[in-house]
Amino acid sequence: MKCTYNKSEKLKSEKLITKLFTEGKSVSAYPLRLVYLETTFTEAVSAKTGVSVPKRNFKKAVDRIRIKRVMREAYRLNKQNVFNNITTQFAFMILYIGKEKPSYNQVESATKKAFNKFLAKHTENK
RNA sequence: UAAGUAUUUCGCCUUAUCGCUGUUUUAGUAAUAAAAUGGAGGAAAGUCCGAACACCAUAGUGCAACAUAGUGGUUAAUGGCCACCAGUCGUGAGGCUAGGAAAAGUGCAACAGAAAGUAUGUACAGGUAAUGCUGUAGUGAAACCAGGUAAACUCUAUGUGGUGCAAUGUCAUGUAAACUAAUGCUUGAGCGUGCACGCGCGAUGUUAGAGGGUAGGCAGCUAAAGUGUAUUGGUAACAAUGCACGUAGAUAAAUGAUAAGGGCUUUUUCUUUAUAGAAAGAGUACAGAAUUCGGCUUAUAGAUAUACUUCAUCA
RNA sequence: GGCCUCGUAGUUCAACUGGAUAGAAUAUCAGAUUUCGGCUCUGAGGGUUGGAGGUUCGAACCCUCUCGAGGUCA
Repeated sequence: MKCTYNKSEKLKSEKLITKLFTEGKSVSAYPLRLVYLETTFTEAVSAKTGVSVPKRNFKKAVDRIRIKRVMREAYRLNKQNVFNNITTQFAFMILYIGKEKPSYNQVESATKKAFNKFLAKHTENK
């Protein structure tokens, strides 16, 4: 399987996002926060994921877009680890809660940490 | 050389690996896969002007409201741009200017001052038969009969119908033509985005409240008052003609990430008579399309070319 | 993407429509009172009226540009 992140894997439905934020659980690994919810899709993908950077902390569009690109990249390269350990379908939303512009390495390590926490919690519940 | 003034152009590059997205072709029932080929800016920004385009009477009359304001030109259009005149700032190259009307009318002018508009009188001097009759001083931004202020109301001239791609059309999904209050049913409530008239619509109505449902796809959506260049006309803005090019289309929102190398700028150290060379470090801006154009304004590391100026300095 | 509104001491508001040291409360600081602290009383500091430019004799107020904050729409 390849390290892709195309349209069908993006979280787009406004309904599902609302549901995710009201019913979903979260783990945080500074400067990231991962919100997740177990659900089902019509498409054959393991998860749908969205990324978000608040306008409150980053006023310039350039900064927001840059951080989102980095976050998507980190997710793309590290999602295999998650997919190999879950059986059902999930919706994810990754939020950037820091206030400083990050480097790629910081984001990548935080992403790994967040997903490890998520997997630990998930398997514990089972 | 230095310090400036005005304008022009550019605003990082290469390779490897892994990706995102539009279009086309091939394979496939389809999901999708493979290949080829496009994929941010000079300001994409602010939304300050002007248009295109769409809908509402293919847009009407009057009033109100708003905008503009030297003269001429330019343009699809403008409050933009160009030329000239005037004023003003600068030694100068040049910069800036909402730059019509105060004898149509209304208003405003604190403090100071005799007096700020229905005028009136202090000191000194002059003058007269006599008197603010005349000049100067003093107050103030403005003071002998007039002025100032219109980015105060106003007048004049010109212009503007309103709303905006979340317009608008269409397909799909779903619910509540229900509830409460007011008002109205041809003697007409209200709607058509300021008011009146007019025209059109109008009863399973309209307005308000509290709620229920959907919040997805497609079209609009990118070839355009287009860009580059040459010639001609014009002081110029700009126009005409020829040739070449065919130029992003996302929607929780693509155009990227990582690594290596190289540019450019600069600091320190070393070598060298010097030019220069080597090593190490730092920096490499402002900023991200969202219907599309023409302007304006604002942000911007660093580089770049042309023309010009100077009480400068040197030859 | 479009449209609209608002910026005054650290904070909450004034300043009567252009007129002179921009005022009040609260907070802060100092002094008095108290054995000490609080309450109370007295006094002081604190503002280039978000920023820049213009109109005017004079601008918080009028105009232009800009920065920031908030609201609204199918």
